[in-house]
Amino acid sequence: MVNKKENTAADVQLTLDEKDMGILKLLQKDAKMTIREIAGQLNLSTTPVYERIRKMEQAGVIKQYAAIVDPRKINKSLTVLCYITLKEHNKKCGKKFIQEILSFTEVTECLNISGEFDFMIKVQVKDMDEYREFYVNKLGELDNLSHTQSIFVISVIKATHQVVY
Amino acid sequence: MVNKKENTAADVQLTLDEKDMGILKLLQKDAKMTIREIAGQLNLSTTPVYERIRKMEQAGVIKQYAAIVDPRKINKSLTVLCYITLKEHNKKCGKKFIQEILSFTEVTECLNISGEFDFMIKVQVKDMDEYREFYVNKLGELDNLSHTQSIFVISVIKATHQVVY
DNA sequence: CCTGAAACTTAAATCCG
DNA sequence: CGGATTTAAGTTTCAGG
Repeated sequence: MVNKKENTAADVQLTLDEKDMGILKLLQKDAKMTIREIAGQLNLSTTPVYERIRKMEQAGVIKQYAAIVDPRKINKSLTVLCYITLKEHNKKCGKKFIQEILSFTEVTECLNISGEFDFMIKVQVKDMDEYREFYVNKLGELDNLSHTQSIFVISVIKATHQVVY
Repeated sequence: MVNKKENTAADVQLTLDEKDMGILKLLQKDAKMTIREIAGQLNLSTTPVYERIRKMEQAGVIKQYAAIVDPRKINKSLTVLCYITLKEHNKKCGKKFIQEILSFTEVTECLNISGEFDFMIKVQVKDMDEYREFYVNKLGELDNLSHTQSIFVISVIKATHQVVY
């Protein structure tokens, strides 16, 4: 018995073993590591490492390779968490809200959450002036906001992309 | 007149121009882009691109190159935002809390925030069982927690590391 | 599924104009 | 900064177990 629907590569749920996890662990910290270096650390030859990485890239386990930029070094030192509740909760309104949020470059994160609010967005800006600008002219222009609350980040204690251990 | 204190490279606040920003913009999306490709897109030769990247790496503008792993593909599909208030707000207690938080691999983010709570931590786990395990046996073991609130992420609408545009 | 080596390809790094 | 060169190195493949 086989599924009728073809799985696209990114849909396949891979079974990852210890070796795969080891590779991910290393690449998470430093994507510039060479296959040889990885192989060395895991006591493998290059072939399996090469093939496993390719497999995980194609399966979407590794979503991308990214240069991580320090916001403070590029004049985006203020982080604000903005909590949002929508007026209407039908699908249409939600979709429009999401569409707009995706287009706002200041928003680095948007989560649909449980509790008092519908969404939490993380906003990365230069300073309070820029946040006000965003809050009034971008967020404020959306027409189905019910209420919002802004929480300001005083300091970042920890921030990592590592999810594999 | 010169500063007496030597600046370490990572302390220097670089002035980034449009070309630097262009490079960052590309590397943010794809760290595997070659210097040639970047040079091509920005209508530059390889030399300035090479030197600018090196400069930004040394200045800490580019903090790291990372493989971004999809949490859902490695059985870490549940994201929880946990808000925490401490009993005592003196430096000592805060430091101990921070130290512990940094050691918890489930915590991918910890922000010191304004408002009702002192901290927000983002917890990445497999399922509710694993969250309970974390909540009871790790977070619960900390001795200066006053109160907490867990907000569950229903869906991730947007998640990006891009801060340069 | 791995090892090991070989072949290929391509990028990084340098130098001169 | 452009352009070309050189050298070095990483990736990828393949036979073999």
